[in-house]
Amino acid sequence: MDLKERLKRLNSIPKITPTHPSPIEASGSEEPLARRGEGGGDLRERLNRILQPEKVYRKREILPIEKLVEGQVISTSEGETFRAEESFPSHFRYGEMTLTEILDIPAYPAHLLLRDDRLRELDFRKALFLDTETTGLSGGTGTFAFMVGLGFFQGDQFVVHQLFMRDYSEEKASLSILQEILDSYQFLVTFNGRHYDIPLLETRFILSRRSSKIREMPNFDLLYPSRKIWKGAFENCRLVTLETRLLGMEREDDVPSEWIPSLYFDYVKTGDARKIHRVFYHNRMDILTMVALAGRIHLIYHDPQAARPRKGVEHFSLGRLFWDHGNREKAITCFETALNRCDDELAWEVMKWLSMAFKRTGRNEKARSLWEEMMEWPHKRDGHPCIELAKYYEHRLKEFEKAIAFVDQALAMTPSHREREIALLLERKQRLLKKKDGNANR
DNA sequence: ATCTCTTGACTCAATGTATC
DNA sequence: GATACATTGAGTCAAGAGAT
Repeated sequence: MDLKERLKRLNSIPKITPTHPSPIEASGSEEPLARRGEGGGDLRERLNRILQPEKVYRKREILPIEKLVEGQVISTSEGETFRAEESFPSHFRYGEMTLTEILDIPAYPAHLLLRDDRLRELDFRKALFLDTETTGLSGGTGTFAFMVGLGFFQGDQFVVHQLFMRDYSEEKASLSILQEILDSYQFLVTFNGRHYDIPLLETRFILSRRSSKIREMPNFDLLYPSRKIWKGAFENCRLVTLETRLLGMEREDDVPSEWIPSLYFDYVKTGDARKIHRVFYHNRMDILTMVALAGRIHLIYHDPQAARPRKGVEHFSLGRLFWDHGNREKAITCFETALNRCDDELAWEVMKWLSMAFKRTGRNEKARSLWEEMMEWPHKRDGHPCIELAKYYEHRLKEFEKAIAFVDQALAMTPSHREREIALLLERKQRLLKKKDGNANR
């Protein structure tokens, strides 16, 4: 029997309107399979079930993205893509500051925080806040950025555009729009974008044979300054942690980021946007948090008192940052505040930094009194104050015997495995003994 | 899970500073 | 000016941390 003949015979079987539920309905059915005709042998019904694509059954239940998310389908020479749009007025408050307040904070040396001189002129009005949602973390050529969230100040509003690929085929159109937007901004603001979003997008641009300036743009990546300031203040420095613990914000209907790839795969398969629309919310929140965080970093660096850091560790980190940037007086103020607000564990480190800051700014008596205070601690952590006092007595007061006593104390508290430290202490002691003898012989 | 840079600890060399 | 010591910077390595 040839194929034509077989088709003819199949078509001659009278058509029966399917009485069984759709695959979706069936999945929730309590009815045993056998009674639903699974083993019944009705060929037409079985063929219907096999041949009809799932989407035909589901069609009436599909809610496209255009119906769930405010935005529009954009036509480009590369095809269509979807763009969600939302605007926030200047008085919109996110965290402690309004958007206008964030814009009004005087410029601070972002180039020092990121070690990129091009950020000297950073201006949030010329910056594009960028965050992508992707089909995975691996970042290889198989990973798509199916959503690119872009935030920018426009007039007295903050606008968020989200380029969304309704299908993989819409990537070219999305990238062409992205390329245009990138061309009209001078700076990029991201969170870990330097090692994630930017390389990923660059790969996508290359694969679609497009040139892009994304890699060359000065990037104010908030992760690094955040770590510098808040490392140790919270359990980690993830964006969501900073959002909750630092900015005091709570998300209402968020999706965990690890769900995002599978939500997108489901969306592409079914075309139903009911679950994926929460990813728009997730991405929008990430962008707004970046703005608030950028403002916070801006403020805390420009005016620590106004930013009111709550924890000692924040003041301590800030102090080290100021010290590194050569702002010694601000650093000392931060260390002093940190000392009043931290536990014993941190206080030891703060006292080390503060005493050294006193020493290097010529406030030797203040330094000495701190080292002496450290010597009174019941659980000394290291020989730092002993060694510093030994130097002080040797070079400032020329009291070699006292200096030797401090070296001995340092030796007593240095664990035996720290051989180099011990060797240095012994060398110091030898030198002091010589000096002492020289003095005695004079 | 994957990737890759930053950070901190450590060492060594160069430079700066104080003292005789 | 010579010397000794302190400080700073550069280089190396391993571990940690963030993105979906």
